[in-house]
Amino acid sequence: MTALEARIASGELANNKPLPPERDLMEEFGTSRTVVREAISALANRGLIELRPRFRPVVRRPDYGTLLNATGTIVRYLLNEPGGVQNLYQSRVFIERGLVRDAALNATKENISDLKAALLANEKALDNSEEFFRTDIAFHGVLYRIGSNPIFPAMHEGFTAWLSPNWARMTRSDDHNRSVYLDHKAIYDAILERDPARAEDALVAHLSAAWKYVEETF
Amino acid sequence: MTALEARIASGELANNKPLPPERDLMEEFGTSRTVVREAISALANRGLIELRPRFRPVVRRPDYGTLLNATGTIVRYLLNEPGGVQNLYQSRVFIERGLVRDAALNATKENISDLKAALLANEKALDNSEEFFRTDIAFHGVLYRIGSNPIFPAMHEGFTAWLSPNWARMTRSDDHNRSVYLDHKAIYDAILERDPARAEDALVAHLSAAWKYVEETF
DNA sequence: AATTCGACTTGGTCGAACCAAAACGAATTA
DNA sequence: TAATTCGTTTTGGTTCGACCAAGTCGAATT
Repeated sequence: MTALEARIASGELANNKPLPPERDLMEEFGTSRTVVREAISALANRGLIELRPRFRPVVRRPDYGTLLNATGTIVRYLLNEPGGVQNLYQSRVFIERGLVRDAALNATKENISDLKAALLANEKALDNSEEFFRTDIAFHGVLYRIGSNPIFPAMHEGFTAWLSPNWARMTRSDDHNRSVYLDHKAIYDAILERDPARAEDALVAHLSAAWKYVEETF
Repeated sequence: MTALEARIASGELANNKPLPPERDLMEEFGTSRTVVREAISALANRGLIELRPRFRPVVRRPDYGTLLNATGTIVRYLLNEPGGVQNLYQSRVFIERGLVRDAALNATKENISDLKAALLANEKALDNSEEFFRTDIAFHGVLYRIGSNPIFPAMHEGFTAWLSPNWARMTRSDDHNRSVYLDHKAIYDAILERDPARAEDALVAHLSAAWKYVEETF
């Protein structure tokens, strides 16, 4: 029933609070436990309810993260279609091209210092492939956070969650890490000098190289 | 159970074909009908199955459209949060800025003729507000189709589906339509002349005006 | 050959029951 | 008094059997 959803949407059931017991709900709505359970599982699948086995369902006000969870399974299917990964990667490049342009034009001092910190973390982790992988992602993450629009960090999470499986299995040599670091540095420098065109070029070069690298290594 | 999902994912159940009856499935998996139903409804909520009341469930290979459906309900919640609409609109502006830049740089002759056709449709519908609204959306849609990446048209559908409710209720005078048309023409002209900066400026001006217009009319 | 009608199939709902784990409270202990 | 322990109750997870109404399909009729 959508009646249950309405009660959650209306905030009648507070956020992060457990749902009433199924047996109460069935009495309240004058329906059987079967339908109550189905309604609950439906809402759970939509992300409005968090459902830990054996625990009381918890009302969750959906955020952009829950949106990712909900889409995740479908996206995985789409990635298996021919060209799926490439399409998603293209979208990522498109987004980040815009991000670095904007960064070059509008980044605040604080944004730039964040970026610099991320770059430094890259450098520090040059000899630790696993750590470098994380700082690599974090560097790009800074770009998504510049605009203060919560949708973008969510997109970043999506890209990393859905694309990194294709990256993870490839061996990351120290040489490779070094070239990634230099790419990042080039992007940073261009942003620092307020040169959107160069920033965009550096980013495209960076991501194209990464794509080629993955293509070769399968 | 995730076992059912595996059978669908593996293509064992063909696309667009009805699912086996619940009673068969419960026998096949050695479980009760309740569990089967829950599994089915779970898959339905994920978009892998289309579920018409009283009809046999139909296996649906998910596409970018089903992804929108799945996210739709959650997005609506997010839009109700303070700043939700603005964040989404900002994202749209960000995307389209990139799109018009790319269009100015890379649009093929065919792309441009599509755009011209859409623009002409705008002009023809100037005195028909309802029709103009549709051609307005269609014009922007052309931009999303230029890159031949199926993700972008899906994004366009998302933007229009989620944002247009805020637009629909406002009255669209002929004057307003005319100014929208002129904006579109300015964007088109800039693309035609391969001037990405001007195209981007024209688009930003266009969408900013639209936003202001909505803000004023509530 | 097309239509009609009736029996069978099948999804939707219900109720009762059982199990295991969580939640709760009382009794015990330090 | 405060913390721990332990047994009872609550509650989600699952199963079974049953019924209804709408869809499906085939046989009989026109």
